[in-house]
Amino acid sequence: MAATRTRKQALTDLRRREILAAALKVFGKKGFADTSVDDVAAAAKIAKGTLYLYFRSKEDIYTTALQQAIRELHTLIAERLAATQGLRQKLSIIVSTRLEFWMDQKNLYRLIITVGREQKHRRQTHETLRAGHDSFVTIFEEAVISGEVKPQPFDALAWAILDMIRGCNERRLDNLNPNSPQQDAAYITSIALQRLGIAET
Amino acid sequence: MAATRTRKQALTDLRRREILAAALKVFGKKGFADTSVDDVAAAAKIAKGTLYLYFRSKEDIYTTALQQAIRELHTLIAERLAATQGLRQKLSIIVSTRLEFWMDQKNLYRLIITVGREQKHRRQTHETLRAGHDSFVTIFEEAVISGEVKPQPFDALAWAILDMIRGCNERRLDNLNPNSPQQDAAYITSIALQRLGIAET
Amino acid sequence: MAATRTRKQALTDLRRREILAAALKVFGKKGFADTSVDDVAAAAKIAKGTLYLYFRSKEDIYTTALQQAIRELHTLIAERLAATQGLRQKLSIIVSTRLEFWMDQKNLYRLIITVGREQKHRRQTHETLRAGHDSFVTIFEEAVISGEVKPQPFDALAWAILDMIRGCNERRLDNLNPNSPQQDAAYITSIALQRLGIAET
Amino acid sequence: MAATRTRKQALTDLRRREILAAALKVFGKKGFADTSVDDVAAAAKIAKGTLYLYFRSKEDIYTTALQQAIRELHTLIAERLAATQGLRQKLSIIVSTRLEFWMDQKNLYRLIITVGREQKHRRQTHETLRAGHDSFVTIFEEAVISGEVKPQPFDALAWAILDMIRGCNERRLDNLNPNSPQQDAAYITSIALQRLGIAET
DNA sequence: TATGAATGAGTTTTCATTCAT
DNA sequence: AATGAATGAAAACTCATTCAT
Repeated sequence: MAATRTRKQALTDLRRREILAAALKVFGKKGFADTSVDDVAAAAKIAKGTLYLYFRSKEDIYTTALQQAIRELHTLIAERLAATQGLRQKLSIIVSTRLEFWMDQKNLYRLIITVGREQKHRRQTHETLRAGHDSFVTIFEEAVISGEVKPQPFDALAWAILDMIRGCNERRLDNLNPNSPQQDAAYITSIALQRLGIAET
Repeated sequence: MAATRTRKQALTDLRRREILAAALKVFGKKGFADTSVDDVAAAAKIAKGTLYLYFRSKEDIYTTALQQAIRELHTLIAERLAATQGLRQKLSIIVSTRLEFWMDQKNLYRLIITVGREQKHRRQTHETLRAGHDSFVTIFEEAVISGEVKPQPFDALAWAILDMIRGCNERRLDNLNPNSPQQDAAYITSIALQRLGIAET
Repeated sequence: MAATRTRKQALTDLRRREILAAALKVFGKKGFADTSVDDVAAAAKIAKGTLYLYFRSKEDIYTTALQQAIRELHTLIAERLAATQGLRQKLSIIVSTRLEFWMDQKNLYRLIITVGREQKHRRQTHETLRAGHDSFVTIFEEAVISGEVKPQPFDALAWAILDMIRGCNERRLDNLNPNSPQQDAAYITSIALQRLGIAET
Repeated sequence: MAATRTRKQALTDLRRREILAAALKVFGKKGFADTSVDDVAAAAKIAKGTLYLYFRSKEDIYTTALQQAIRELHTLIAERLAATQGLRQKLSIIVSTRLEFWMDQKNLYRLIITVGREQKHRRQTHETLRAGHDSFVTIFEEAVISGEVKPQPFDALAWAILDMIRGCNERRLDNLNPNSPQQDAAYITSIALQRLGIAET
């Protein structure tokens, strides 16, 4: 019985994933508001009604995609961070992961920077941003404890790093950014380290 | 005759300004997409039809507000820059103006960061960003000529400054930024100067 | 006092005529429904409000133009008929007048064949048509009395003549009719006389 | 699969027909311009949105009805003409078909004589008229070949016949025509034959 | 008398969601 | 589970008419 449950669940998850992928493709192309549920269904090659078996609403598609991606991103960062020592390396990994990750999720990223900024998603967006900010502050504070950097306010720097990452990501979306994620990461990390008073190698 | 012309024009301009102000208020509150033309008219305390005497479409309200604001911003920067000498001061003025300006235009700023990022406004947004970017590169290159800084690539830094300014502005919108525009300006300028290899005073 | 009255009246009439002329021009070009009151006012070079000083409504412009034209047509026919003797000549005059008249009133004619056929103008249109029909029957009956034609039913022929006149007029509107009104008149009259059993000269 | 296709198609066609019928009823009653899409939907007892599943626009309803009817009329005439010999009979059949047909399509006919005469439908209307005209000229020319009538210009007569048919049809719409289509046909045919120089039987 | 800014009811059309099959 | 026809609320926009100046 439990097995059946699980198998069914798995199937449902698969279907949701397929629909999500198709939805993000069209949302990315035309924007959330300008994409109809018909468009999404057509892209996913299912009937409109079927879509509602897997998602409560058009908005739900967005929300789900966002949460899923954020979770994946955090997992990815955590994994890569696991075997890492030292501020320099940790910082480099977080920054580059945050740059590389979205390169494979351009459509979703496009969604986030539009829909995510609407008033009704304020709270959700804030939480996400705050989490990103905190992760930087955390590794800075760990570096203080380990004696790598002097105690100092980290708030502004953490936000600045996020801002620069975001800028690079957005410009890459529209082909305004000729650099690779790795190059961007190197630049941003370098600024951060300089600010923290750590000489570059 | 010319006077009449002018008076009428002035009245129309005033009306447009009033409507714009009201529109931005509601757009800011509920977002562009979620605000109906009825809402705007109600906020401006005029009939829906009247609105269309002053703006061609809902979109036109956004476009007009944006262009007007950008023009004002550029004028303001130009004015303040007129009597300024030296990279340090110039940089400081541009950054702080770009921070202060939007503090008084929060509603419009909110619009820009949502509507402006939609696919259909890509081009317009790019031009605006590019102009901002170029203004920074220009003062850097002037500083090279005057011998204040060594020749170096300025592209990445210019974008980084814009990114940080934007981040501060957006956070201020949602009360996530406790600093004053002046404090933000000081921080961003300081990072930039450090990067350019100029010791702080 | 009476003089003033009259002078004022005359002025008003002149104004109405001017507006009517302008209105018919635009109505003819775009059709009644697709022409806005703004268009009419612009064509008449007056303000929209002024128009309502001379006409109760957009519809009133149409109605007035129609009635005026019909009155003129009837007057014209009556005048030309006054000095005429004999069925052949009378018929010829009515037919050709009804063909020539509208050639100078193409715009109004265009209006009549669209607006006039709408359900709400049914009655008015019927009366006009009936009057036209009756005028033919009358001269036929006079011809019976004068012994020019044998007694017979005239109803169908009267309608047929009107139908043919209308057809020629409408086709001329759209340049589908290469003939002159006189040629058309000759043809129609000839058919009618043949039908009445009168050999052509 | 093909069967399913066909069944679905058939259902859609049925629905379209139902809506068309309802639409023509209200259009006929109030006129095209004065009928709202709401009215049509109400008459068809469907939701407004449903209407747009079957027709692209309000105008599309008119266009579709018109084209369908014209096609039916031509088919009908062609069928009846198939087993017919001789000018007299052919003429009689075309005329009476053109009279009888619209008696069952009064509402559509009402539409055509208003909407069809608007400037924007000029071309479409002309083509239809021209086709009618040509069909008469064709049978006249066939009659020349068979020796039934002498060579002569047929243009004016063809138009005249169409004009008379139209007049009878329109008058019947408004109960101004007490005759039956057959009586009208007899009269019109008789005039035509007389004009062509063929003695009546 | 003349103006034209203001009105708001009315229009067509769209589209997220439901539900009978 | 899957479908897609049907829904109807809501949207943007128009325009004949009014009325304060």
